[in-house]
Amino acid sequence: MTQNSNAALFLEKKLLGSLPGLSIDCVIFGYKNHELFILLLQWKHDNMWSLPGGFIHKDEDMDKAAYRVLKERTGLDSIFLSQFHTFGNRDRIGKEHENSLKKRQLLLKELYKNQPKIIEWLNKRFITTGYFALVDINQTNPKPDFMTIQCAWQSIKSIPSTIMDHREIIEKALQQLRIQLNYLPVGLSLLPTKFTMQDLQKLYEAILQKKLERSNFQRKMLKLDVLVRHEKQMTGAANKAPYLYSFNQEKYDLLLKKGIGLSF
Amino acid sequence: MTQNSNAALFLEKKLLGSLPGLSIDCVIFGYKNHELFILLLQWKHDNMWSLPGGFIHKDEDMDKAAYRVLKERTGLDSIFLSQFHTFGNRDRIGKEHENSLKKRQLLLKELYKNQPKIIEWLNKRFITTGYFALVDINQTNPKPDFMTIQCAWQSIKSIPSTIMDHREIIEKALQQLRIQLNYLPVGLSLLPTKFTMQDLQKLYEAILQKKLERSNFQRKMLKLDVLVRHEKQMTGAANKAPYLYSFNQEKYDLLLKKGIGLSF
DNA sequence: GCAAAAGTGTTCTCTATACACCCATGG
DNA sequence: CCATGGGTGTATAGAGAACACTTTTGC
Repeated sequence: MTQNSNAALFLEKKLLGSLPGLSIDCVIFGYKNHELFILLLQWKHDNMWSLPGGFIHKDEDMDKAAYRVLKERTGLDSIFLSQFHTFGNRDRIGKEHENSLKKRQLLLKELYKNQPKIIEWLNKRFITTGYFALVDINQTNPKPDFMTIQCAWQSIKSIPSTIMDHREIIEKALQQLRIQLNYLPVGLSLLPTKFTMQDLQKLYEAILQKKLERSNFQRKMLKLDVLVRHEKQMTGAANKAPYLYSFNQEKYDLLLKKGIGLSF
Repeated sequence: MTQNSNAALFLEKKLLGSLPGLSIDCVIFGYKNHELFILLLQWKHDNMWSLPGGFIHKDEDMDKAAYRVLKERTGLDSIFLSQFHTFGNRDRIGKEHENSLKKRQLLLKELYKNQPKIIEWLNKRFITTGYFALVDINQTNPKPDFMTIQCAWQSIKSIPSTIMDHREIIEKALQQLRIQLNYLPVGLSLLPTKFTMQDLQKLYEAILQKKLERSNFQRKMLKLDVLVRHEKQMTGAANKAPYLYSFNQEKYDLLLKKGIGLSF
């Protein structure tokens, strides 16, 4: 028995134990080199990209399912994850080139030629709920599955061709992230534990895709009273060394509860 | 053949043509006598209340389904309607008293005793997407269906016992409405075409459940530049007569597009 | 000393908020 | 004239944006 058919058997059991017609798609944001990235999977055969997604087990909370998908792909456990929209257009599957769609359907047919149940299950109309997550890119270990070639971080500035309406889902997630930026102290999830104020600013600039004023940014962040200042870091550069900061978890949680009112 | 079994036959056809395991629930807000109301249905037998809901036809966009549900219940056509959250907890059905749940299941069994397909279809786990709508209460004509006793406006200050997690859905809708208040010129949907500034303020106070400052409220609203001032209205009361206002549709649409940043 | 980036200070404008004041109306 | 609510004005505090000034660092 090949590895593929093993996997296919496993999948059949998994699918038939999941709610039909419903899926989860995760827009996982990461940050590196002053750029915002999204974790995408590339499919075999048609080379199109898709969001990491999954299905909801029959005895599983939907939110739990989203956490599980995230864990499966990134290896990360408890991080920021939030539902943002449910996509239920009749023709959401048709929002890509017919050509790619056919290729992917052929791939499925080939993989599951002995399991008509799977084919039937997968070919139904699906409604999907989008979640977005923020992760520290260095702590992740992305894994493709047996239907995909690779699992890679893609810059939001150059998102490759995606299947179905995944492009639309990504855009909506970005919108939401930008709105939430004024209510969430976002850095904690996306940055390493210690960082400079410039790091934090670059992160905000990457998300908002616009320049922010340095001194005002600093004041605003410090005023939130969630950052702890540490010793300076000698960079070797011919200029003043910046302080390092980290988040005070307690104060961060407090702030999350009452909600902040930043705006950029 | 009784009216009930006619209706049941009709329903069977409708249900089997809908996506299984998925529903729509509408939190329809109305406004009257300085109070915010929600349209609720009271079930036969157990007397519990539920949100007006429905299912998504197999060839229907999810948003369209929500509009259809709204139309079925209120008779209203095109009004403000917005998806706010999808509820997918495994035990969302169990969030009410077991007793009521059993009574409702008995009612279903009685209604559909010759249609096991319907019973099976309805007894599955459901994931529901919540929409909230804003309507002018005077323009509506609420209609119960054959499973419910009545369709009535209930004050948000005294919401009766609801089935499943509908209470939670209502709370979430209220939260969303309060947040959106700072981005949407809400009055257009909830007030008659002409109204006084006090009417508008009372509406905001009903939604936010707190008193607002009169003079500042007036200035803030006028500054939005979406209101048209009309002739004064003599009320017969022993005081200065207030101006009447209405919304300028064009300016309102413009404002919707760019989004406003009110805060209360 | 000089360039470059960090950190702090200053100014201006706009908004939110509280409250004062005058106006219209009917008894 | 007076009570009541409508409409406008004003004073204060704080946030945001733009920009100036000082400090630190390596060359």
